[in-house]
Amino acid sequence: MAANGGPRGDTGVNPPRLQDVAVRAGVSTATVSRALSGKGHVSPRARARVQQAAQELGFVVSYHASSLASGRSRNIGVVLPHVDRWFFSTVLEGVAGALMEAGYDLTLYNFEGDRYRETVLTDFLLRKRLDAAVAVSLPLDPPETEQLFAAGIPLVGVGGPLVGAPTVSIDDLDVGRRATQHLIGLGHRRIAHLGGAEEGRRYFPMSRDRRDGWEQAMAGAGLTVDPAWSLIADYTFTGAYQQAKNLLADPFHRPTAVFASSDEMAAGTILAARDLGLTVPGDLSVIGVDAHPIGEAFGLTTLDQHARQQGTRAVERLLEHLSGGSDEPSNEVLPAHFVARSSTGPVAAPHGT
Amino acid sequence: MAANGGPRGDTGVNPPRLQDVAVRAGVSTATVSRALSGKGHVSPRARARVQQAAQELGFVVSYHASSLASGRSRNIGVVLPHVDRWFFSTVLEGVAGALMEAGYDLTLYNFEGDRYRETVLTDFLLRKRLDAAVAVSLPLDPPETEQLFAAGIPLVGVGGPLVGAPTVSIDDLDVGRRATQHLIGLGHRRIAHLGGAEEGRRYFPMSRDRRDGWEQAMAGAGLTVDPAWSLIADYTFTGAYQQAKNLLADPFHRPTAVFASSDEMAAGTILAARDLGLTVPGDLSVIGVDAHPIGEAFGLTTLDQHARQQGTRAVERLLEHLSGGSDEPSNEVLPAHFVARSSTGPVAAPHGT
DNA sequence: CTCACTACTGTAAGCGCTACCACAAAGGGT
DNA sequence: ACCCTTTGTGGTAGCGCTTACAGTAGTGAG
Repeated sequence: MAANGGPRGDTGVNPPRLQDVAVRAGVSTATVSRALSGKGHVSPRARARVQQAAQELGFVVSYHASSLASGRSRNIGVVLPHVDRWFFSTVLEGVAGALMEAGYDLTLYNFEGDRYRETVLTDFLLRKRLDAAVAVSLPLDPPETEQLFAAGIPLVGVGGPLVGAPTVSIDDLDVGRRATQHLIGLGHRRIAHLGGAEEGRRYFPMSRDRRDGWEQAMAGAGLTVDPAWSLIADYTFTGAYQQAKNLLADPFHRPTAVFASSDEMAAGTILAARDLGLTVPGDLSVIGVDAHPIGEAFGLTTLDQHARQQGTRAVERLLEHLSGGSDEPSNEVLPAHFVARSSTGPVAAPHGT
Repeated sequence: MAANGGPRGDTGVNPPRLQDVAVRAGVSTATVSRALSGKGHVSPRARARVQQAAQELGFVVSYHASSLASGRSRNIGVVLPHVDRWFFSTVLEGVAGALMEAGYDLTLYNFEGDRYRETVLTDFLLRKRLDAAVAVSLPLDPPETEQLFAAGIPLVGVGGPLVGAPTVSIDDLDVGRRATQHLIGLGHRRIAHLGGAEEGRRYFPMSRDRRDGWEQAMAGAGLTVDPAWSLIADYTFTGAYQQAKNLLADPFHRPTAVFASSDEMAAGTILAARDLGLTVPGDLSVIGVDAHPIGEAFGLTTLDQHARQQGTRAVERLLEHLSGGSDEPSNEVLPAHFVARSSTGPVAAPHGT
């Protein structure tokens, strides 16, 4: 006998089963199932009676039984390296909202950097309980990719490349270019960059691209890039603050503008500049990427990457796929919009070197 | 016949079932189940053979079948009003980590303010698929509480009161008092407060308590509270920035110190003060609550509420409960620690009024 | 009036496990 | 030698659904 055979302790009342509804409505369980799920033919009359009976009993289908019998679980996994960072939590909001609208549950898998990477990949792949998954900024080794395909779980990536799977992202290279070109257009020649770590941390592929965009734009304008001005601050406010404090310390050899790969870093840079007595944009122009809410108070010029929308769009594509749509693993590129505020301005009269 | 009867499309290979393992190991399915789950008596020899067979086949138990048969799902729900705000995402990190360690899955329910409140409460209560749930800052109506109990899902609350359920939180009243007393101890008499909205938004019960703590500390020191100095900024940086801009505009009638109920608001206040040409802590002392990473760069004095730990602790209590521990619905109060930095200092020579 | 179809409904066979039961074998007292 | 407990194992009845399949009307065409 199964575990549920006995009376349940907490309330002493077993939840109604589909069978109970069938009896009450005077139809078979098959008809109840069809009436409630909307699949197959059911007469309006039977449907109404079933619905009323279900209502009266407070019946809700058993998730597990339904999943076991049908093979579908209306449950989608979301894999991300962090939840306490702006980009990820914002994408997650988008994903969660879209999934809720569609009536799907969301199972969260947080890598915490790489701490649970192995566990997540193993557990989440093997326990066959997901209809599909959204992977946010998740670069995969070839063997990992292999596993993923073997598991046969439809997957869509957000915010980074994902071999063989459809993805939703912005054009990070272009973003880097445009941000830098904006500064160049204002007359800046001495432009530094603040980005994330290049290596070791495998979950920030966009780092490389935005930095490359900066380099390309600089090169395209015939400007040289000082390697000492290519800094790493790991996308954090405080990290950027410290880096910027160093970068801007020497009044005779400092950049006139900074392109930060995230708004948090951009804001940290502005704070550091002010602490050093510099004015923004008078002495230093700063541009970020994100449209992070903190940017407003800082008057930060930025490129809005519509993080939330990236999340909702990823879900839309996943659902299209699940309902039999085409599964061409195309990379959908969302536009990033320039948001002009007050942290960038024309370069001041040349000062130092 | 059930849906899975036919061959599966994607890989053309059906995943191995427990039955397959049993055949390969030369034992019964019952023994396989016992060997793999660790429950019941199994000889070392049989266990080894089963494990090897499972390994070779790449067998993993079907989550749904196991849950249906056992009534347990190793799946815990987390309900919160936002995921893109520091407190919530940090608690979520803690919860997710603890759950992962314990081998539980985590299903996320995001209210998005109150947008999905109804849906979540309904769906999540009725579809019997959770072993338990963690509710973060979730005040419940009496009927909602009723529902929750009727569903019989063990529940623990974080960061706010939850009638009839065990909770984990800090003492917000005390936090408000201590923060204010710190300022009073430095000689401040004119102290403003920045908090969240009192009404309408039902998910910030801590707002009221911290504000009350401020009022109590003021009263305790024989100081009066100017209602105009009790501001609402909804826990956001930019909201606080705007409020503080107004608050601090009049040089002859402004507070010498601000207690903000969150670090983000405290940081926004500091930025506003600087924009107005005030120095911190020279002209204005600011203290927050949270130990938000952004506070470091601002030199923000704060009370660390160990948000992440609140999450892990909640999970610990839940798991204790699930493994038959006592279920006294006690409120566990975690300590908040004072973090001295540079945003608070002795009051300057009296100025205005 | 028959045939071909379609709309509807019930029967029942699983989905892949878990855990109860029965039973065998192996100690451990007395 | 006896009974009683403990350990190890297999058989098997469900857990609560979904969905082929078959069967019964109803309906318009020929």
